[in-house]
Amino acid sequence: MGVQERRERERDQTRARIMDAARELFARHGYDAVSMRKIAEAIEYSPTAIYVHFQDKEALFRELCRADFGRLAGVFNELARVKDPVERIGRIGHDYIRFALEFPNHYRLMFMTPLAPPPDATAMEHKGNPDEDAYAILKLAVTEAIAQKRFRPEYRNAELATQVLWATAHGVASLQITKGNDQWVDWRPIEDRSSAALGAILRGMLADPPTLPKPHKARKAGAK
Amino acid sequence: MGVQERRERERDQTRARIMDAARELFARHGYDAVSMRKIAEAIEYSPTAIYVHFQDKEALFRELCRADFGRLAGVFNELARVKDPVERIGRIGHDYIRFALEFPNHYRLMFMTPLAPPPDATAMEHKGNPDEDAYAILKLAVTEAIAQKRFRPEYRNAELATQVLWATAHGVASLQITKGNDQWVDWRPIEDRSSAALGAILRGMLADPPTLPKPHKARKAGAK
DNA sequence: AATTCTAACTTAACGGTGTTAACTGAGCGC
DNA sequence: GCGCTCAGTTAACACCGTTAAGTTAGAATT
Repeated sequence: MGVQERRERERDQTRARIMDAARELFARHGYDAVSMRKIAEAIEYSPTAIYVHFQDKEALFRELCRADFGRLAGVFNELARVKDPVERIGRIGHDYIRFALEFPNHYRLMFMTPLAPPPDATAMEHKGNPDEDAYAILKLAVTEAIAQKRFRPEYRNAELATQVLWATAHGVASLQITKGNDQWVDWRPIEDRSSAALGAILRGMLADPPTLPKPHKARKAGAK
Repeated sequence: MGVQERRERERDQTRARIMDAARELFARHGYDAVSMRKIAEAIEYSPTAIYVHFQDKEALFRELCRADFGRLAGVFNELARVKDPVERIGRIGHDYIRFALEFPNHYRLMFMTPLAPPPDATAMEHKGNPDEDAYAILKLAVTEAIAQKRFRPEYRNAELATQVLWATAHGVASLQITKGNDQWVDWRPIEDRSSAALGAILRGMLADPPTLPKPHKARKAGAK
């Protein structure tokens, strides 16, 4: 019986080696620039060996995404200690954008690459579990804020409010990733754009926004 | 002398035929799914004929984008008659998102596809011309609003405010395009997300926002 | 009118891609 | 020892973007 388990372990190991190599290559060069042959070369297998473990290139990529979503959720979970839900929302937004800019190719794979109507039921079972589902974490904070009547009446649908906040952060992050080096626009520093966008969207949704410019956490003298 | 002109005219015609076919195919199937061979087939030329007129696939694509940016600017220019700059900003946002969802593949090419440090000087000379530069149109409205002191003090940098507004609209549009069919999220209707996001971001930036939920203009007999 | 020249376009090919079908070969159960 | 299972291989297919070398219609030159 131990034999079967050992075989399974070996299989999982190979699978993990493929995923590690693929993750590294995808994150460095982007989806299209990485070929199955190059992934195979990195682990010194033949290209077709990958097909023993993954149905095709897209399935491999999708598997990586699933794992990375968990990582993002991990970042967010460190913010659970922030008691005030509104402040937590702001922090989540900043960390989200930071994650996107720190791993732009990861981010591109996760949120800027269209994957056909993906969902096999197996992936779905993790939905809503805050340990793995970053969306659920944000939604939880929003729900708390709504419960405290911190949002204006027209933004008291938690799902809608969550999606608006997500869209705002995604807009800042993705525009920076695709157009951040474009000379056409005279870009302001990305930190300014993040703070301004998150500050404005929150202020716009809050029932009684602070009258002073948001006490932004860089409390040290002048921001650059 | 007339001969040379006729030749040039013929050349331009062929060039236009290539662009028309490519635009149609790209818009329908996306960049990667369309091959030079298929474009050539559509106009009944050999694949290499395209290389007589365009340096490579990316140059062809970039040329199409340039033209489509002008189209977007055209949509925005129809809003010039809206006198109140704040209202105009809101309308621009809605039309921007509508444009994105009506031509999602166009939009993807224009704003969601990274093109290396593109800019030959020739493209740059059109920058800032409101007839062709959609960004400049939005920035103009923002500048007017700032001049009227309609924005809170911390949002009176026109460039920054423009970029925040753009990011918000882009976030709603691009998230819908890439994730709109994703079952993981229980999406609210896209119209609701658009209105809520644009309403909130504007409210958050305005010096004295209206106290009632924004009197949203449901335009004539709904878009689908 | 015959020749040369130009330039739009074609044919053939190169090296790459994702993916499949058929094969190999080691290690297990019998 | 025999056969089976199955991870991994080799070879091939049809496609891709792109280039080098032709072809050829028709204007320009003689």
